[in-house]
Amino acid sequence: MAGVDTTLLKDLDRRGLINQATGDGELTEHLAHSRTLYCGFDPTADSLHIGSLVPLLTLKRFQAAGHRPIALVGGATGLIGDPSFKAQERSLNTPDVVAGWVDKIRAQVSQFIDFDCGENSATVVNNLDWTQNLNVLDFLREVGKHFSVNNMVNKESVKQRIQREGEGISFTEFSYMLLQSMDFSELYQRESCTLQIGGSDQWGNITGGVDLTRRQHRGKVFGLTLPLVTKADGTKFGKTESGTIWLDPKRTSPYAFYQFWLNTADADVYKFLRYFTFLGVDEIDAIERADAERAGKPKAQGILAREVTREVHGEEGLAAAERISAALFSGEITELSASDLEQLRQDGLPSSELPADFGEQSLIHVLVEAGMAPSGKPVKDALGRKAVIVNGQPVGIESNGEPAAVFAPGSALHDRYFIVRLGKKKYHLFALPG
RNA sequence: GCAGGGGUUCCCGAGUGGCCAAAGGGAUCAGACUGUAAAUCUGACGCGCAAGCUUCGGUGGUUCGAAUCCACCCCCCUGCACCA
Repeated sequence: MAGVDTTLLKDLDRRGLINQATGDGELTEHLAHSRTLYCGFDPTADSLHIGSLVPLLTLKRFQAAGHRPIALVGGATGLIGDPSFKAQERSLNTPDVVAGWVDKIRAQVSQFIDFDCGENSATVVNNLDWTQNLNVLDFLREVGKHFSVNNMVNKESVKQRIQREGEGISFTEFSYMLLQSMDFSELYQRESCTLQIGGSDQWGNITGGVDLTRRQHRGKVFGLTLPLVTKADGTKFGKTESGTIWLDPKRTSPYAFYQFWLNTADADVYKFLRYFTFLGVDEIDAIERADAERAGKPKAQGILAREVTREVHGEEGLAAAERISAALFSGEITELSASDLEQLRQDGLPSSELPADFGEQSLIHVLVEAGMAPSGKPVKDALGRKAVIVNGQPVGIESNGEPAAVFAPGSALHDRYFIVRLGKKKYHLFALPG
């Protein structure tokens, strides 16, 4: 048997990655041998977002320590909807839509774990495989009988739905826990899986599975939850003005992804290094000390952005993100060559061609159409404050009616390009038509 | 089905005939300050460059004038009843 790293739990603990665990400390002993563990990912969209990164990377940490990870894609549970800590009932997605998402999520999850490393090679499973032909009566007799409604009603995860005025919970969502519990019991049988990990919101579902496995098979299995990622300022982690940060590069470009991490607040960055990177805890502590001693800009954000971007988008994605960032934020953009600009475009810098009739539109309209702002108001505000910069030149509100002058061929970079900056961080590359 | 309570601009949440594009808070955006931070201050925050236009679950009324009043309808919640 491959060697097992017995310091894994201790390392996870030092990283702050352990929220709760079942079994009164017996887990450490259990993990002295190579075990099989799983974590579920429900398809609620065609991509996971960075909220799923902590469990995903934790699976990887377990694999690196010599355990066998199973990534479960919730083809069945995704059809139901997890009510845990959700404020309101959610609408159901159609089976074919969910099935499409399952395929995407399966591929995405697969890039994080190793499927070819001997005995502890990873596996991906879909819980639809053991639920789609399940008979209702069998389900109620074999699974449902082991659950106490009294007990379920008291779960913290559904309490607000049951107690809160103005909200309720359908039987469908209420049953979610039974399905997930069944997964654990099933994987225990099929794969000798003895540990489930998940976000802290999954505690109720996980203990449900631990109990069911014991009742159905007299099996001793464990659960471990990871902390919810929070930010020091109290705002929600993983959102920016342009929305959720996704793992799919088609939804969030490697450049935008890199920028997201680079903008991490000082108060959060060391914690995030422990959560999201494979750097050792001692190494991270050293970075923190060095940043504290040096006045001015800390290095931690740059390290975090590099590490996580590489993890998710690979060396190429990271290189692209760094190229764009360097060009926009530290270089002189007017000095970029035509091929540099073309490269930035390919690397994911938002770009578009000016419409043929742009001369007849207002500047505000052109920028909004290009997606730089949701409406004209922010652009107008920015113009009024000289916060719109075209090829390094500030443009004011008085130029709004003269886009032809702003985008004059004579002032284009390499006869064709304009880099427009809106505010401090929003960039867009325009090309003259033709 | 019956009774009661609700549906307001991204979220929470005021507003109960004109002073309402609609308080306040949150989130977000921009500016100053900075480190592409934080904190703080300033401005914006339905749409429109603007004049102006369109909103307060839906439809139709009353009125000089409605988010606010009336009617009907849709949806949500709570309880009761029905299913037995």
